[in-house]
Formats: sequence, structure tokens, C-alpha cells
Amino acid sequence: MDKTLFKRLKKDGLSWPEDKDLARKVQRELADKVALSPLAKAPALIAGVDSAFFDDRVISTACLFSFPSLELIEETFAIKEVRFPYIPGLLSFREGTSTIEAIEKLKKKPDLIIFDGQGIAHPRGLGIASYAGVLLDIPSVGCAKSRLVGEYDEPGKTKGSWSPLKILDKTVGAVLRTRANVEPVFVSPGHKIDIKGSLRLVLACATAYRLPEPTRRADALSKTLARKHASRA
DNA sequence: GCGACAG
DNA sequence: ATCTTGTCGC
Repeated sequence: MDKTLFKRLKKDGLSWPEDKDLARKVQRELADKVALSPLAKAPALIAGVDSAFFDDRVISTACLFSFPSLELIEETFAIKEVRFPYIPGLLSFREGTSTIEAIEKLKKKPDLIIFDGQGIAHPRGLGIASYAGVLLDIPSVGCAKSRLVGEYDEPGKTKGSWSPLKILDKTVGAVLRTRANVEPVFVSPGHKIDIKGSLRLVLACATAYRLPEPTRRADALSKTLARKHASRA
């Protein structure tokens, strides 16, 4: 894949519908660049990202936290016109570009980013966490609220319990209980981290709620800002 | 053709 | 994701 397309994806993403097939092709190519090696160094700064919609626009937020102390350091957001519909497996092209922009607006570069979506637990091994992780070349983890692909057994009801998420005989992530007696989350590595590391990270960010603090905060902020900007040119 | 299907 | 109040349960 050439650098031109690489930069274009970060800046403008893909449009609809002429590039729908290109989207899948791009995913298959980027998937080869995903690294599942253990985290190189302990992260000190972690960012959580999420997106919300209003009118015909997408607003993505990035919340930076210290780690493992989990103190909020800074928050950013980016708004863009929605150019792609929601299609299972192609989420990256709907909210990936604005998400990347929000991350790049952070004054301090995060050592790792947690996404509200899948990492490699994806049809082509490139969920939004892997997609953005590769384009930004920053370690990333996917923490989704529901399953996209893979099979699993119900994990134990206690906090910290988990069971492998696998496609055929290949483990691509884990179904983790971040809070007792509450629906589990689907964790999978995005880029430059392995499954065990992803699990430890998400669990370390799970305080008293189902979603890890960085992502939970980004979710709340995106919704608040979306309502604030709604129906207001 | 039928069912599944991140946000 | 989004449209939306109160209500059941731990």
C-alpha cells in the first residue's frame, strides 16, 4: 500500500458508495501490518475514544488519562460530515477518520488507545482499533459492547472472569466480565499488543462500571457534545 | 436463499 | 448509533 492512500485514509477516509469494495481491499492490506507482539513498554498515558452522531455529522472524542492512576489529563473532539453508512465490518470508514483527528488533537501523544469496537476480532482481522492503531502506529485495544464475529462460552459472573473468543480454532480475543453480574465486554488486541496484555489493560481500567474509564468518559463526552451541537449550523 | 451482523 | 420516561431489580 502506498503512502498516498495511507495519508488519505487518515485525512479523508473513504467516500460512499464508489469506494465500498475498496474499503474491504484496504482492510485486507492493512491487516498485514497489524502487530500482535507484547506491549513494548508500560503505558503512562492512555486515551479512550468514541463517537456520536447528530444531523449528518459525526463527532469523535478522545479522553487522555494517566495510567495506572487513571486521572483525566485532557479531552479533544473532532466533527466531520458522515460519508459512509454503517455496515457491519466497515465501521472504520464511518467513524475512523474523525476518531483519528480527535486523537491527533491531543497535545500529549498517548502510549495506548482503547476503542469502542473490535481489534482483530473482525472478519478481515482489522476492526477499528486495529485500523486506527496501524494508521497512527500507536498501540491499541478494542473493547466492544457486543460481538461481531467469533464463538465463546459464557464467562463466570465475577469481575475479572473471562473466556476466549475464537474463530475456528484461532483465539482472537476474550469475553471479559468487567463488573460482577453485568454483561461482559469483547476485548481484542488492536495493534502492537497481545491478547493477554489487552485483557490486563482493560481490566486495569475497569473501575466501578462495565466500560473501562477512558472509553466510558469518551462516550459520555461525545453524547454531551452531540446534543450541544445538534440542529445548530 | 437464510441468518448474523462492532456502532 | 439514535428516537425516549418511568420502572424493575440488585
